[in-house]
Amino acid sequence: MYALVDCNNFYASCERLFKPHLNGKPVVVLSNNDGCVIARSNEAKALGIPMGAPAFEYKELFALHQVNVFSSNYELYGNISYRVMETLKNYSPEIEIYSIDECFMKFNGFDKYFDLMTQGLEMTRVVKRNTGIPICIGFAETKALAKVANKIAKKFQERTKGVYVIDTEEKRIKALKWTKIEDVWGIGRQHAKRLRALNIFTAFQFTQMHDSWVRKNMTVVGLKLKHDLMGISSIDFEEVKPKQNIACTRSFDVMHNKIENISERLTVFSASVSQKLRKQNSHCNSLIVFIDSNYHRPDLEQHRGFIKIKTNYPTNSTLEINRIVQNALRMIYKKGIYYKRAGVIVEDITPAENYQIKLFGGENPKHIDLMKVVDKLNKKMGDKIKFGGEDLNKKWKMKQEQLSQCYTTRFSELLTIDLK
DNA sequence: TCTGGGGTCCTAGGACCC
DNA sequence: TCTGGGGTCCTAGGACCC
Repeated sequence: MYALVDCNNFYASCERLFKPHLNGKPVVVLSNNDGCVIARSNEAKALGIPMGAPAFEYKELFALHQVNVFSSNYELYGNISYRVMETLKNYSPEIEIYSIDECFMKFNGFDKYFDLMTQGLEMTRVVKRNTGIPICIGFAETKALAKVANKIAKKFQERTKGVYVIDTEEKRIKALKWTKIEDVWGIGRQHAKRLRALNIFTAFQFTQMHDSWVRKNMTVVGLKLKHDLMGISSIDFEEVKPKQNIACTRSFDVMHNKIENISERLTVFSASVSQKLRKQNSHCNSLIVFIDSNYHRPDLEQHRGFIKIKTNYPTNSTLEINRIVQNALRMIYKKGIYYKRAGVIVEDITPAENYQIKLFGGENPKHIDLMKVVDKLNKKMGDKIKFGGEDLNKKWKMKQEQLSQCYTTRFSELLTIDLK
């Protein structure tokens, strides 16, 4: 049996942890630059605030209903996530961390000796006690069915107490008939649209389709999903691998048309992806640079600059990567355009151990030592070392007007209690 | 004024080989 | 009139996830 454990309204729940007076009140968390809503408490959902809602459009509604608005605090969420996962590891050694707020677990053979419902309730209780985070759990024979079970646990929380087990054929069919096709894990907007056009409206109907149609129109991914929903386990745990590409992309708070401003941003992005490469002990062999105009402003001239470049040798040096990025920028930059977004993505990632000696020279060995020192200092002092192209005056600081404290990761931001 | 960011996997079709 | 056949590798783009 598989379990799918999912934290309820994770970011919103994290924000509530150290502000218990927010329990029962609407809470939303915004994306970078306080752009749009990316997490909502149940109360916020009930007010009709949709996922992805632009914050500025909902300002009045927020004020009217006294919605508690937060900027995203990934340092806090990352640490709380770690605590939740560590707690869960006590219940099964086989765990696949699927995202910041979700994991799959294997409970092979458990059902012979334990009642999974009891086990699930115990897990929700202890996670809540240890971390303060509410979770829901779905158990079933396959990963896709565990996802369905989890959705039921969440939807009928009062009845299920946050745990639902699909362990009979009858329950499986009932669950699949209840699940709308667009809510199935792995079926996105495009596939849902095509399926509905063929009068397929539920997960159950999907499992009744011909394999050949599914294979042809939804690739092997769709076929595996279908079998998984039928109870034939076809989607296994994914092993933990180093990242195959690493990105740093941002929207700007305001539009920029000067190349110097964009160049500065890209230097920062280069430093970020290079640092992440070094952290997983990898090199990249190609990289992508893009700059986009503002597509929300059709009245302005649009331009999407994009280029992919192969490096001369595998590298993770910020200096080398930024050199390539800056050259790339000059190739794709078009004068007179107002840019709103840019990014650097490194690809063709290879392990640093497998470094291939190139015929015509490779990384400047001085870079390797220099980067080691930079990483060490930044780790010790908190990202204080900057590169020459970065703006040291920090005038680019992200818009984060409602940022909460890093309660669990910084001594300077610990919760203080007034005992008077 | 204002609209997120970071990933994975699969496939068709082009380029190339003998 | 008439112009082979069988492969591999790579990549852009499309689908999906949170």
